[in-house]
Amino acid sequence: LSSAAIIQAAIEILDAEGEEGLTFRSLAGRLSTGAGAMYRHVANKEELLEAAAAELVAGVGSGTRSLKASDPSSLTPSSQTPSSLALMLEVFDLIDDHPWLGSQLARAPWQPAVLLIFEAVGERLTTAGIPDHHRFEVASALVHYLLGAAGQYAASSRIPLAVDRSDFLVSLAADWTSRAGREELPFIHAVAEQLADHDDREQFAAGVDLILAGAAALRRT
Amino acid sequence: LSSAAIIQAAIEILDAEGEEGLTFRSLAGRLSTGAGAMYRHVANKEELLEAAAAELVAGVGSGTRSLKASDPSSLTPSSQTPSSLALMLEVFDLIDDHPWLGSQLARAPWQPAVLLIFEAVGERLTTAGIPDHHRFEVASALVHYLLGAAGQYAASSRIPLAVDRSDFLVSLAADWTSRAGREELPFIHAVAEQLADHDDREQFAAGVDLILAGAAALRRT
DNA sequence: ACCTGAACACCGTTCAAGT
DNA sequence: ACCTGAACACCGTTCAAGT
Repeated sequence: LSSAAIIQAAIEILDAEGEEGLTFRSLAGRLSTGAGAMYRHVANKEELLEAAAAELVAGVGSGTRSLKASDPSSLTPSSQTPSSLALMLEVFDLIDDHPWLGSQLARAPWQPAVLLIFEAVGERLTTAGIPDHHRFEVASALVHYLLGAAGQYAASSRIPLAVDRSDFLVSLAADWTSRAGREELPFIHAVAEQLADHDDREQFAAGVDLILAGAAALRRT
Repeated sequence: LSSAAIIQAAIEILDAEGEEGLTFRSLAGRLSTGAGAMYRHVANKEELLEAAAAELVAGVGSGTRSLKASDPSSLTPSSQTPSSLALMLEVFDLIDDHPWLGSQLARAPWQPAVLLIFEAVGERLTTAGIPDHHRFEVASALVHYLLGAAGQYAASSRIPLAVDRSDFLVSLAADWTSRAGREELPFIHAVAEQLADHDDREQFAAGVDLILAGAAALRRT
């Protein structure tokens, strides 16, 4: 029984059963030990979750993580450091694989996992030629955007798998329609179709592009 | 005892004691009733929190809410609808006044409060001349950014008031320094000073400007 | 019909008792 | 020194019993 073994078991439970599946009792069961035994190695549940998140995030941006085949950035050889966009997508995919990570990152700003992401993003900006005095603000914007999107997508993934995702969104849109007429929620009505059709990952990438385009505009001033 | 009275009492407890102060027992105490009485009027705690959030967000963007004196957008007469930036700052200030709102908004993407914000942001973009086919993507980016920043600032506000905020950040930065040398976290070291000095609200506004500048760049293509 | 509050099925965390 | 697991102090939620 060690700190590393506990964190590993926690990640397995979180991946298999989600956030609510992880309790000190379920953890004790998996490790065939007593419920209180873990407190010798981790201070409390918050620290355990932070450590689990940091464990997953540790490899990000170092080129050791394999990229999805669909990733447009896979043109970048893995021996090179990825661009800011590729890095952001790497974290996005990580959250897609481990939805609980999205909630966890959004929960506490100063946890190690968030700092690691902030560092990795900031370094890409240095390479990308963003001037020194704007790097902090651009990195903050990118990380805040990432955490916001992550929290939303993580929550969306809690939609029961039985219901079709686009069905869900369409019926949600229909719900709004009945709750409020077109006069009350004109914008949502106008984009309801896009809401049902859109691809989360593409939309995420589009948002990153927006921020990077804004940063490029900054550079010209 | 009514649904509205319960939501009102919940907001008061949340404002006074924070998220962990709100329990069905504390709520029952304030309303001088039994712990189970509320279940006639609200389905469960999740719904109660969503309703409390929606209640606060309801007035946003309608010009009924007073702007902070320090708000640069206060040049806009309150009889006019505020710009996208002014609207975003309005929500930011709301979260600043009710930190629990930040966590709550970040928690569930399809809750009424988030939809209201999405609608309000989207409408401002229509006025701002963002072309139809980009409005959805820009609104999503702005809302995701807002929710990410909101979650972070809300969590930051949980830092005990006894410790000075900039002291906290400096000591945090010092902590990183000792945990990892300059070679390991070069970017964080480079911006540590800005981290301690920066104003949350200004940084938030800068991020919004970045996204809007990106949107303006989009418009030109 | 609505409220009451004890009871149920959980939590995270602690700590005497064991090895 | 480390593990065990009952016990403690909570939760959200339910439901028989009251009015």
